[in-house]
Order: sequence, then structure tokens, then C-alpha cells
Amino acid sequence: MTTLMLMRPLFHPSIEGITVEGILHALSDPVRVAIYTDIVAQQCSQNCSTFLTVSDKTIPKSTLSQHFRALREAGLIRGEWHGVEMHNTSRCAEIEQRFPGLIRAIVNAHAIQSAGEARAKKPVARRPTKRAAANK
Amino acid sequence: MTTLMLMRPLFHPSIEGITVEGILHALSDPVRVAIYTDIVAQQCSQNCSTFLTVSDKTIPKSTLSQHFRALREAGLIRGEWHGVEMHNTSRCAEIEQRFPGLIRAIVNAHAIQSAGEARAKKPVARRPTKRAAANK
DNA sequence: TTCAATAGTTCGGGAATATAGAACTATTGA
DNA sequence: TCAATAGTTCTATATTCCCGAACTATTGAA
Repeated sequence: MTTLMLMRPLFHPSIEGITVEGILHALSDPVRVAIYTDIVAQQCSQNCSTFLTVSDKTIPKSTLSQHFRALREAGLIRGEWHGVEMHNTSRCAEIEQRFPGLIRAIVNAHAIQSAGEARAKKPVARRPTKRAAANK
Repeated sequence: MTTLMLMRPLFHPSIEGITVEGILHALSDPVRVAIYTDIVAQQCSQNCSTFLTVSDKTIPKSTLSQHFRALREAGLIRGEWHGVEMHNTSRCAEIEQRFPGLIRAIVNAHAIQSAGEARAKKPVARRPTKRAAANK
């Protein structure tokens, strides 16, 4: 006799149930924030398997599933089944109502950081210093 | 022969070393965000023992010490020894330069949430509904 | 100088949380 | 009916968090 695995329904918090701590915790993970900013950027919904690799790193799908759950239960995204696949949309309009400016500030800060990292990684995009030119 | 405990110097990240993830993670804890908002509110510095109780809950001082370290190493506060006690000041001006609007949005969101919780807890501050009045 | 008091840190182990492989569910299309 | 696909749940391991106990470091008083 084997214990059965049941597929429980998705949980989404109400607007009042959404907390700042929950949002910050959910977005304090690099994989989750990458997923979330992508979902926000594409107004259209994004499904799980779009993110099997995040910034050149392969994410196991069980881990991905947990990340999506974390985002969902923090109230950041809404997921709904369309046949065998899930459609995810951001709830940023609702959150904007409860916590004005919060999501925008976080997404913006993340963009600034990513831009900085990209600049640091690709020195070709930078005007080389005299010293660097001499070392070449 | 006992292994000795050494008191290593405080670490503070440089501005470039501060990350969004780090900030969000540090502020995703209710105790830490309470400490931080207090330090931001009082421009003057706050020492550890001010926070032995946070929202009617006693926090052990070892735990508090860890929380202060987390805030420090996320780049949110700067701590410096003044004799036997530590003075903590917020680094929000620096962070504002790197991630404009981020801290303000988070502190503001937290204030909104706290106000909502306070309203929910003290029904006297709310105009009672007819139904509530009838049940009285 | 010595010692007690004070403020905070570090250590260690138990609790909670995160990661990821394997097995599973549920839907679709052939 | 069945294989393929998309995602979830289970489980074991790894990491992180919490807090009591022991410790460091400074100050002020005897």
C-alpha cells in the first residue's frame, strides 16, 4: 500500500493578506526575482518551463515549482491552469493599490543592479583606461 | 586547553557591494525591519539594548546581535564602537544614491501595513458597523 | 590595580527552511 | 488507450536561523 500524492488547489492570498515581509522575502532570491521581473515585463503570462535556465544556470523543475509557489503565496503572481500548463500573471496592479511604489522601486533597483553587473562583466562596453590599454 | 573566542572587527560592505537581494532579505524579517525603521526615524544612533523587546516580544540579546549584524552586512546600517556600546546609524543616503526610492518605498509600505494592523487590533479607532453595535 | 557591571559577540546544537532527484498527477493529442 | 508534456509532491540532505551559555572588551568604582 502506497501513500497517495494529491494535487491540492492553488492558494492565492487576498490583497489584505499580502505582507511587506512576504513580498521582500519572495523577491530576496535571485532566481525568483528574475522570474518575477520577467513576468512583469511581459504583460502576457509566462509558464514555468520558460525559466528552466536562469542566467546561465539550470534550475531543476521541482525547485522552479517551489519558487513559483513562493511567488504565488506571497501574492506577487496569480497562476491559473490552462489545460496541462499554468499561466502566470503579475498582481502588481493590486499591490500598487495596497503598497504604492513598492514594486516599481524594487524592480527598478534590480534593473540598476543588473545593468551595473553587465557593465562590470563586459569591459568592451566601457571606455578603456590608459592603464588597461598599456597592459594589453 | 580551551579554544579562544575572538572578537573580529565589524564588516561594512562598500556601496557597490550592496545588493538588492541583500537589502530585501535583511528587511524581510519583522524584527529587523522594526529595528531598521526605528534607526531611520531617529536620525540619532540607536544602540542594541533599545530593542530588547520588539512589539511586546522579548528578543534574546544573542539573536539581536545577529539581527544587527545582518543589517550591517546588508549595508543598511553602519555600526561603530563608542566605548562599550555600539552606535548604529542608517546608511540610507548612500543607498538612495545607488537605488533611488527603494528604502523610502519599503519603509512607507511597512508604515501602511503597520497602520492597517493597528486599526484591525483596536476596533475603538474604527467607526463600528451597525451589525457590531447590535451584537454588543 | 583589581574587580564588578555593562554591552555586545561567539559558540553549539536543535528547529526551521531550502535544494534537488525520483516518483507521482493530470491533461492533451495521436 | 497510451505516450508526451507540464507541473507537483515526496524525501533526504544541506543550509540557515534561533537562542541559551560562555565569552570578550570597556568603563567606572573601590
